[in-house]
Amino acid sequence: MNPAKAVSRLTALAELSGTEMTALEQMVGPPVELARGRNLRDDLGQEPGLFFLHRGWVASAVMLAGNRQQTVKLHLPGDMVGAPSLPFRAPVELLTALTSVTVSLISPAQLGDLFVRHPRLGALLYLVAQEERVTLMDRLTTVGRLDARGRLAAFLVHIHDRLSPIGLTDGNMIEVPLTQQQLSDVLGLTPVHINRVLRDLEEVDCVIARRRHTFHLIDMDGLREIALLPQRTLRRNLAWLPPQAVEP
Amino acid sequence: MNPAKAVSRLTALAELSGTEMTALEQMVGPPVELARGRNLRDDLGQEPGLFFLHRGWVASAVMLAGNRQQTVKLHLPGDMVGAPSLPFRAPVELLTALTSVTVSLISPAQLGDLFVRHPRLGALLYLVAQEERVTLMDRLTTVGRLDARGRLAAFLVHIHDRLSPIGLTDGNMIEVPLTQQQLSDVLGLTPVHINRVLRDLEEVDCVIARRRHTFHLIDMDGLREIALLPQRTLRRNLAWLPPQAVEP
DNA sequence: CGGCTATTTGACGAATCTCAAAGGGAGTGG
DNA sequence: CCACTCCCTTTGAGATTCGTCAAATAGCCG
Repeated sequence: MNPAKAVSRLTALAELSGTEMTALEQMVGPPVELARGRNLRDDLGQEPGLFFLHRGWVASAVMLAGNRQQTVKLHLPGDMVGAPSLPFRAPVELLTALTSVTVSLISPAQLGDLFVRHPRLGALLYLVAQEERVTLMDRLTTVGRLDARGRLAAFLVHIHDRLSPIGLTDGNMIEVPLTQQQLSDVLGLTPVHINRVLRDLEEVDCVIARRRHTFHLIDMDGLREIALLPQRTLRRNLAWLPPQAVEP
Repeated sequence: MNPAKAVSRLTALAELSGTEMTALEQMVGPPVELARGRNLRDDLGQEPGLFFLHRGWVASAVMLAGNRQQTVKLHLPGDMVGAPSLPFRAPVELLTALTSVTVSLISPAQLGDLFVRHPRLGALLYLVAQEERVTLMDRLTTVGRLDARGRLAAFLVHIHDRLSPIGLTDGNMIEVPLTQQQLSDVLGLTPVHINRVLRDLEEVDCVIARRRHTFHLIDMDGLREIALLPQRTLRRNLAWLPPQAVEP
């Protein structure tokens, strides 16, 4: 649990003071290990269900009637997980550990307290929520407007761009611990079709190579071209952010 | 601009004090009228671009290379518009007035100030952002997993459920000021296919009737069944929210 | 009344799904 | 250490939905 990594989503947006770092670290509960396949809410408290993901991957899926589902977000280390359900009576997402994971519970009371004691961190959390919206907007765009090849390319580029800042890439090699079944659930396709298109990207377009769950993004520019989606750049230290709170 | 409507997204989550209402009203600039088809950022300031929509519909679209685009959100009166772009260097969405609209600019400085002076409103804005995430998650799910008939049904139910609390429904009649071209852009389909499926919903399933841009949702239960998506219910006055700030 | 845009319909083609089955890898238990 | 089993991956063939191209009709605005 590298603390530098633990707040990476916030430090990517602004420099944090030591006081702020401490406040964030005190907000999360003790780390808990969960095995692959577990449902986070089953094991860590049904109720409000806000989590911090230290290690591993977590899938967030929306359920439809008739045993159908769509994975709407892949959570990586450093993410706050479960926030979308906060304003609702019933959880809106099924949270599944895709690997063995380490998570902490965040009590909503502590979250409320953070908005009072550290308005600047509150504003940063608000901005992270906007980032998440944009991720979903981009995903909706690829699923709505691109064919399977484009969606797959956009997915690989996106995951690479998220793994990179938290030190989980090895050059252009990334490890994606998803089965093709799970991948199809992310991209709104069938496993069979995922398989065919993966082969095309590898053998026809020659932009990737893969061995098991390791993907080598050979031609990143080619992938971005297939994906059609622009790269998003954050703006750090926005001028209008509240000043850092002075602890009494 | 009925102030009760102007803060409806927040009052739907918690009771607001008079002080809080005032703070919100002071945050928004003077109302401006824009004609249908206008780009909000062209006319109201390129830079940070946060808006409050008093009247009319605004589409938020993500652009892809090659003149393709996907509408990711339809904004209705009472919505804050443009927030997803806040943390980014360049705006991520194209904001287009679908009808004649009345909008106000919100200066980011005022937003930052709100987090300091009214932590409770800051937390509520955070929750509204989570609601928006869920809307996108649901949209992604329908586009990824439902056929055109299901997507259209889910869309009509969703719009009805949003128009209803702001008093823009007439029984089960709703007015949707979108051309079929624009509708196809929302649902990730082609205008031609939208047209055929609309006819099916009307003449085969008999769950809707329509005349121009007015839709009569004859069989709401039938529509919800076709849509496969559960109805989401907000939880009001969450216990962990910060207390109301006392103004000096 | 005319010009423009939106809607509607038809025919055809392409992308993706469904159903089915064979081949691999990894973990498990003997 | 081996064999078994289970799941995942891969491949094939046919069905279906949806897209593309094209053109006719209808409605709105000046």
